[in-house]
Amino acid sequence: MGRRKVKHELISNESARKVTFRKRKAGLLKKLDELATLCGVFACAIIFSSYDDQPEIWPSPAEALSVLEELERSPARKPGKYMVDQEVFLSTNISKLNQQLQKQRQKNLRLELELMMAGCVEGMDLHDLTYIKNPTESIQFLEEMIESVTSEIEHAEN
Amino acid sequence: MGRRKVKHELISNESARKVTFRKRKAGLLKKLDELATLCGVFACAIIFSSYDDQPEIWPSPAEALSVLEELERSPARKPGKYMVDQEVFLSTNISKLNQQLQKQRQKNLRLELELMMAGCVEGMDLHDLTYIKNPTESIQFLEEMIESVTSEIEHAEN
DNA sequence: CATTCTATTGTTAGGCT
DNA sequence: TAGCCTAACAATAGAAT
Repeated sequence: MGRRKVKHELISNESARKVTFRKRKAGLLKKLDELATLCGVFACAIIFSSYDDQPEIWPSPAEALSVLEELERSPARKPGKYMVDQEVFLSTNISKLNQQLQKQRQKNLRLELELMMAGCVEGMDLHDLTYIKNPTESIQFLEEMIESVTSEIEHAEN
Repeated sequence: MGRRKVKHELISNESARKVTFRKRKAGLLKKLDELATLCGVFACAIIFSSYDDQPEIWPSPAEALSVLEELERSPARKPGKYMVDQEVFLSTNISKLNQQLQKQRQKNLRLELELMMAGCVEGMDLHDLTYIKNPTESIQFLEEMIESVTSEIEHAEN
């Protein structure tokens, strides 16, 4: 939409690219807000760009964390269908590996986000406080989170 | 857009809400893809809903991880303004998180490689190799893996 | 460089199959 | 229930300021 259709490729003109980024980022976050509200789902988005000095995190980092916590509570995978030819053995193990990998990736995502959040707190200035409505409550939350993660880490022997 | 304007609130009709979710989720991911491509930025989104049995992670979980890794490499933050005690506490835990993250990444790489090898037998294409960022490290893991992959798989219960 | 404007294309709500 | 259709509304590319 716009005066002309654009190709699905990097915009070569830098200033035009920057303008497009600002416009579309705003549009995207609006869409995400609408999706979450209209459909009652948890969602988060992280956009890292050289245009913003700080990564764009929607909603707040704390709420983004909630999304990943929800991820951990996500239902177990359905049992995979097993193939019936000579590749049964291999396929079964591929399936197991895939499940493992999925779990590992989710763990990693969570760790990365938690790490980032901790970093935000460490270097937070007044501007960053706009993320947080109740600072005291938020710090408590962070402390609890770090505790739980630490114990979780200690028990993670797989 | 649509035949009627909708209020910015949870859609009460469940079936309508589900339909809207599917449509808007698709639209959102398309927008995110466009933003990333047109503007050359790293971005990821995670949508957790009861409609999908698995959370929606865009782009792939592996690529989503890259976004968060980029986050870690983002410019240093301003000095913290919180009490020293709190800073020390947080820093200590940040360090722990970092260490754990490294372990997680190694586990992930190993799993990716195992999955790739198993997949090669079935016919995985070269595109999947983009998962692997460090060839030297990967070869080491591959050599180790060749010896231990079978038992590893048998003991993979997590 | 950032905003505003607006012609155009893009998205989608409700209807229909 | 899941897809398709398309009227209607929304996002936005490029121009103007």
